[in-house]
Amino acid sequence: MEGMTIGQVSRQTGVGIETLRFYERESLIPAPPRNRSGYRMYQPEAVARIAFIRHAKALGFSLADIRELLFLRVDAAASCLEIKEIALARIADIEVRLSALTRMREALQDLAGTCRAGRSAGECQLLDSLLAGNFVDAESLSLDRIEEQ
Amino acid sequence: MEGMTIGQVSRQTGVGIETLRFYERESLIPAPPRNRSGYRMYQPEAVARIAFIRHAKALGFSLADIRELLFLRVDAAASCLEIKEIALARIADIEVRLSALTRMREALQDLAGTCRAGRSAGECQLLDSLLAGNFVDAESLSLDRIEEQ
DNA sequence: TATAAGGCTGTACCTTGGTACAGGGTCAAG
DNA sequence: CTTGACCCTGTACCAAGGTACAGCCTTATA
Repeated sequence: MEGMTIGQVSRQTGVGIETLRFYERESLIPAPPRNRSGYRMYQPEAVARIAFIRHAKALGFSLADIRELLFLRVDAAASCLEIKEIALARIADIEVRLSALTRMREALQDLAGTCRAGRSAGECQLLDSLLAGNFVDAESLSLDRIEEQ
Repeated sequence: MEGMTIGQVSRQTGVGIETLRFYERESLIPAPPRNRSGYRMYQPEAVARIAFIRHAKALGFSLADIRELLFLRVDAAASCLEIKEIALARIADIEVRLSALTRMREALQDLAGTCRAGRSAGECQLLDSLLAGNFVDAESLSLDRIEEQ
């Protein structure tokens, strides 16, 4: 039986051996055929599928999203539109995170500006602001709040 | 012995009871005195400290960062400058995340634009792009890459 | 033929920031 | 005196995405 061993696939794709077995357990890649010793023998399609996973991960898709995309691909009834919807949902998600991070950066920049050389930590305005919480707009947009929804 | 019970502190700060005990285990708040039944009796400083933690968390500080800030605050030798450095490191971190997310959004928007109504999932350009990985600039800036550094 | 490199399964462990009990003791009201 | 609301400790568990062994088998190379 021909094909690549798990080590060869790992080197070719840059995905660790343990991770490949993990993806198989998680149904992200189908169980490959085995040779007579029980070794996994991967076909070229498996390598393409692993590339797909790597690329989707790089775009911020979760493994659950990726599993969904892979099943849609095989499902002849699924349409391009359903896939676009998943992508648009991810874009919306990214935009929420972008605005939260932007607010956080602004609040932090303001606070960092209040630090004065020569002052002790006990006199630090930044720490005082954290106690007082006078940066409420940043807090109302924190990632935690968003993730709770 | 006077002070507030853990339930009163929880209601006043909006931080759950289990979370307060968790913060105590993690050395984010000092162990409060106990009454003769072993109940935690919190003093007003504890409430202020919990507010500090809540505000710092809202700005994206990890609990480890917060612990560091709290220790610096007590340490008379610590300077405002050291605190500013922690804040600047967090700002730099946020900026890296912002640019990675921006690239991801752009790559996803491009891909979503290739989806055409009426096509089946098998013909979807977005999925094909994920297989081919022809959006390399997004990948080279993925969050995973950054977190590995 | 010895030995290293690589493969197998199964299970446990890691991070972060909590959350959920179980099985008890305590306190205030009726 | 009982009931319900609190509080205590200790332990286990959750998501996500892996990582690390232990203990064993197979394959390639010198």
